Amino acid sequence: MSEIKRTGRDTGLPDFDIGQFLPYRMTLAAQILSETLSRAYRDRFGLSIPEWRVLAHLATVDGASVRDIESRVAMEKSKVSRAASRLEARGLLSKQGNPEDRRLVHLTLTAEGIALMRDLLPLAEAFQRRIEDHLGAEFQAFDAQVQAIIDGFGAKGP
Amino acid sequence: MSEIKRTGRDTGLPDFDIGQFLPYRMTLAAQILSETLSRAYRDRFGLSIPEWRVLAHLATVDGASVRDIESRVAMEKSKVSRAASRLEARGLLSKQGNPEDRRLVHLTLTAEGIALMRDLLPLAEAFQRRIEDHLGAEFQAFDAQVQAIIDGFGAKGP
DNA sequence: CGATATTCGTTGCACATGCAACGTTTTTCT
DNA sequence: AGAAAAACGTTGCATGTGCAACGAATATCG
Repeated sequence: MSEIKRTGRDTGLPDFDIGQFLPYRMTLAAQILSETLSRAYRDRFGLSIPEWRVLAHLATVDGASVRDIESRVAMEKSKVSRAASRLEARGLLSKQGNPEDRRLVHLTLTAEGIALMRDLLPLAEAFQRRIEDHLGAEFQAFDAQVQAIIDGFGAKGP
Repeated sequence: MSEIKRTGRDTGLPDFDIGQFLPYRMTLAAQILSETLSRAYRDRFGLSIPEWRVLAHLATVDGASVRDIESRVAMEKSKVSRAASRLEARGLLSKQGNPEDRRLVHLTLTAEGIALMRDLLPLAEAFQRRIEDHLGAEFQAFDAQVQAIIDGFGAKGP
């Protein structure tokens, strides 16, 4: 379907089609999924993706430090910090000092934050099911391959 | 392996693990691949990802407009425009007005740009093979699933 | 116990990004 | 043909981002 029109002059370069290049394809697929979701988050809840990720993690493990979230959801600590500040300003979470280790900031969902997530999470779960349905029986295998990429290239290779 | 510690208070929210959420996992996998490559591009050639994409497309179809590239490599036209300007400043491509339609800008690799791509493309191809080897026999199926996501969610669904 | 190193979270800064607006050129419509 | 609409590429502006530096707090070591 996506044939390559080789219209230009001949450069003598090896054949290369970025549309068949896996890193590009993965980025594109991820971007398509994220943008679909992102639009919903923004339109209905006024949330950015970093904000959503922070809330999502707190929904699972309520009570976490910035560092916890940084390692869990693959975001730089400065990104987490700023997202948390915006969420605090909106009253969705609260920051408290941790008395046992006063370097840590303890993040907790407020009642309002919990209420928002009660509306938001079903949406996310529905989207996950929609993808699973779309991919059909091979979904499990696909997911395993995604994991293989994460495991295989996350740590530095030789 | 990645069990979820449910340490915090109970919020009554549905169970949700962002680590199992496919949009997040796809983004993470794509990010890992891109960052590995991106580091190589930057360290050895001083290229950003947008710049690399523009060059990659021109390596395939030498001679293209900004709009062509925008639709081919999934980048906004402003992003393409700025990347092209930087590449022109470095002498890797040249911009010429198109005499047939003077709204268009005709982008072409310079000799220097071609030489750079002659060094760069084998690196990209090697990386692609490395991923294919890593994923093994199921790679074809995996790639088809990636395509299914691109096709299925790219156009707006109901 | 005291000095040094490390961890945590925030912030300043330079830079990349998306979006809208713009001037120019071409296409479409009456 | 002439007017209105659309397409193309660039740029201004507000905002998001990564990185390094920082102050505060804790851990480690002699």
